Amino acid sequence: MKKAKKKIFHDFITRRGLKSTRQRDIILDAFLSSERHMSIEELYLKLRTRHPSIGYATVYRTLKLFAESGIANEIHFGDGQTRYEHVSEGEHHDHLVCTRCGAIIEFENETIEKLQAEVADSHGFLIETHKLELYGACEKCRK
Amino acid sequence: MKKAKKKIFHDFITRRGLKSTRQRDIILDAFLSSERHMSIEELYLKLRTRHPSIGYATVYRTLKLFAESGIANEIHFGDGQTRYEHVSEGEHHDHLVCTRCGAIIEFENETIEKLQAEVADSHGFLIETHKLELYGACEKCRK
DNA sequence: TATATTCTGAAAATCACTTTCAATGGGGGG
DNA sequence: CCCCCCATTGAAAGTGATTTTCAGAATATA
Repeated sequence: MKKAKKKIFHDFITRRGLKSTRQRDIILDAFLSSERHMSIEELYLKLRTRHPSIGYATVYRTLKLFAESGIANEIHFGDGQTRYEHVSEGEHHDHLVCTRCGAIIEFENETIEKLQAEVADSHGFLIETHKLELYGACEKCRK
Repeated sequence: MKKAKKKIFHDFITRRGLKSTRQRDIILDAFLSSERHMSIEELYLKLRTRHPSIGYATVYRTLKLFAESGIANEIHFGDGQTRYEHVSEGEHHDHLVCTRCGAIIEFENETIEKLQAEVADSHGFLIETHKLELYGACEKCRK
């Protein structure tokens, strides 16, 4: 599936008349082999050990491209840091965010989604995206 | 209920050994008599017409105090502006955010809340707060 | 009222990005 | 295979929102 995502990204690059570069490949590899919720800073630091010449701006620019191409999603957890998560075809999930240790747990719940759609309908509202985050203490941190 | 909130805030001020000042009173009045979702900028501009000497920093600092005292809530809608909304005792609501015109519609749904609690439980997670936002087109903007 | 803090406004600093710019590098046309 | 036109890059400057600093002003308490 890493391959599938690489293909999606390269197709996107081509379609847009952009260029395939060494930096983009390196950043894509680093992103695909990282945790699911990576802040830009974290990814940049991870990259820096092996590729110290890659600039901060390039990481920012490239992650934006990942999001546009559909292989990544931008997320904000209210801590002023933008994160990117991997997107898998047709899947949607929400997050439990531990305010103690920062752990992020993903979950899916169709009933909630259905109810959201009902609420929106009843207001004549057309949902494009949504964000559901539960903040609190994860199992480990409760003790 | 404005009075109730003023009291809550003053009690908070006292409890913390802080001081009651002219500026805080003015900002509190302006906040309480404003729309439910006010950005800091908006509140600052509103204040400036009558009280041009109140500084930006003071507005920021004071709104933070409102949030700490429990009479206001900080919210982020992903547009890089922090907003504050009024908090009413024991009430919780979520938002429909129109990505076209910026309108914000509030809603409550107990069933969703219940399902959220179930999801959290099943992960051993203890919810403190949550955020549910549905982004899309409001009734007016759909046409 | 004296006194010890806390507050305030203005300006400088920070933080997380974004843009600029000159140099470098892909990649289709010839 | 080489050109040449753009896209891309890294470093540095620029942004926009928010915070901090600092010296003077305002409160609360003794």
